[in-house]
Amino acid sequence: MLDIKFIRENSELVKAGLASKNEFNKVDELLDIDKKRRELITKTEELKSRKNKVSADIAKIKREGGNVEELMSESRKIADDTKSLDDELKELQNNLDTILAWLPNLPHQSVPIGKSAEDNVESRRWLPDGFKFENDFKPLDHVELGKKLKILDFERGAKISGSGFPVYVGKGAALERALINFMLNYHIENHGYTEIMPPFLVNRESMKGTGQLPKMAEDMYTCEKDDLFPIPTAEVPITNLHRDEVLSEKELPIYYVGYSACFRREAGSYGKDSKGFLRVHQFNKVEMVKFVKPETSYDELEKLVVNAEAILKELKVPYRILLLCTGDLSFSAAKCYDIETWSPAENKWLEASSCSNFESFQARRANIKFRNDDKKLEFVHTLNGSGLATSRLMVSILENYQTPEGKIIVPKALQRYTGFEIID
RNA sequence: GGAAAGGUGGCAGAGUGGUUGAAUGCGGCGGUCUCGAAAACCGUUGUUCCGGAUUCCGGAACCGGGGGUUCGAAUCCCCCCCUUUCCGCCA
Repeated sequence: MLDIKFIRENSELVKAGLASKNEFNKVDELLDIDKKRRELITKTEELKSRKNKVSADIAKIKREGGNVEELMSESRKIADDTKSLDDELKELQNNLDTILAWLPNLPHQSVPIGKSAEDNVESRRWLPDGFKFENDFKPLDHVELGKKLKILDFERGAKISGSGFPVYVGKGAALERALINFMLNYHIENHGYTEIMPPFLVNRESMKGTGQLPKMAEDMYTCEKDDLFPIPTAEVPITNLHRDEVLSEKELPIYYVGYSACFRREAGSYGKDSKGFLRVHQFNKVEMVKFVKPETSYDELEKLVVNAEAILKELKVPYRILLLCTGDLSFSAAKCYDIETWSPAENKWLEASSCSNFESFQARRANIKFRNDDKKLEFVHTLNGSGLATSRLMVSILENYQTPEGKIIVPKALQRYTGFEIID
């Protein structure tokens, strides 16, 4: 959520920011409502102030045994007048809140202006020693490998749940489990994160807190009877851990890492890149979440990306880092880096991580504050990044580590977790 | 699913219609004492919004949420939500 005061005082800046995010501009309507709202507040509060005085007088005069009839009827009249104004005010407030809830975050100045993913800027790439984009043999894709080695079963997944619900079998399951454990341990041991194992269902407030609701309602699964939502990312429960809390300055920054299954409806995206793991309704992800002081959040973002990269370097998976342009930035993010890993069979880069700074956008929605040096309450900045999502990463691992015979060498970093070195 | 209890300030915990934004304790902050610290003592200490002023002043609202009664509600009534405990069921 953006601060209404900030919008009021920087309306041109806000308009420009929203436009760069391809966002329909409701700023003028918002400011108009805000103006009416404030006028009405002034009006009703004057009435209420008078009423409070009258009530106090009534109490006093009554104690002294005087007549209060006249005052009581005045108070009654004020109460009547206030009622309709209060209703009007409530409606304005609701309209204001609704617009604010739908308004995305503004891009940071350092974010390149652009319309779509094509305008994203590659900031760096890393390739393992001896890596070549051209293979000496024709690589099998991950679906073919999964089938041949009997480690992935997309067909039976479709039978028991629907398309986009992969089943991991045997060494495939073990590899998946190894990958999750490796990533968690790596962040805990080397990057100072505290592990969180969160609930996979959250309530409506949590979904609003991180910005999934109201805008992305179509993208998520729902449990209507209980008004709960299967999480699309562990970002939701972990960030909401501190919803409605005042954190002490001493405990910042807070670093959490957690594994969760992630559930996404992916409504409307059928047909495009939907083969195998490329687009699924359920996948596994290790997520890093940070709560930090505002002045440090952009340094923390860079560190977050480095933390995610470290995993890929350990796994020796080729990747590149993109700085997303304004038009490709998600609803809540002020700045975001995507990490893409290389798929030799698809012959393209696949998004395996997204690392974002939300500044105070989520903190304002979720009401997460800390007391600053001046003893004043201030919203924290929140960040999160995948560290990483296993599904797309698994594509890159399987395809990059395949032998000409169609076997898979287990990456060295994972071998102590799998207990085997080869899948054949 | 059944039954009971309860939701009050950073925390603990009083408060059943009229200076109660709320006793008391803890914590926090400032001070006295001290070489320093602890202890002790004194003082201070909520949030949000509106209006005006560059440390502030005035006003409004807030005791789980929403309605209602009343001149006046933390306090009375109704609805909802949540938590805890017990029973049942169950991995």
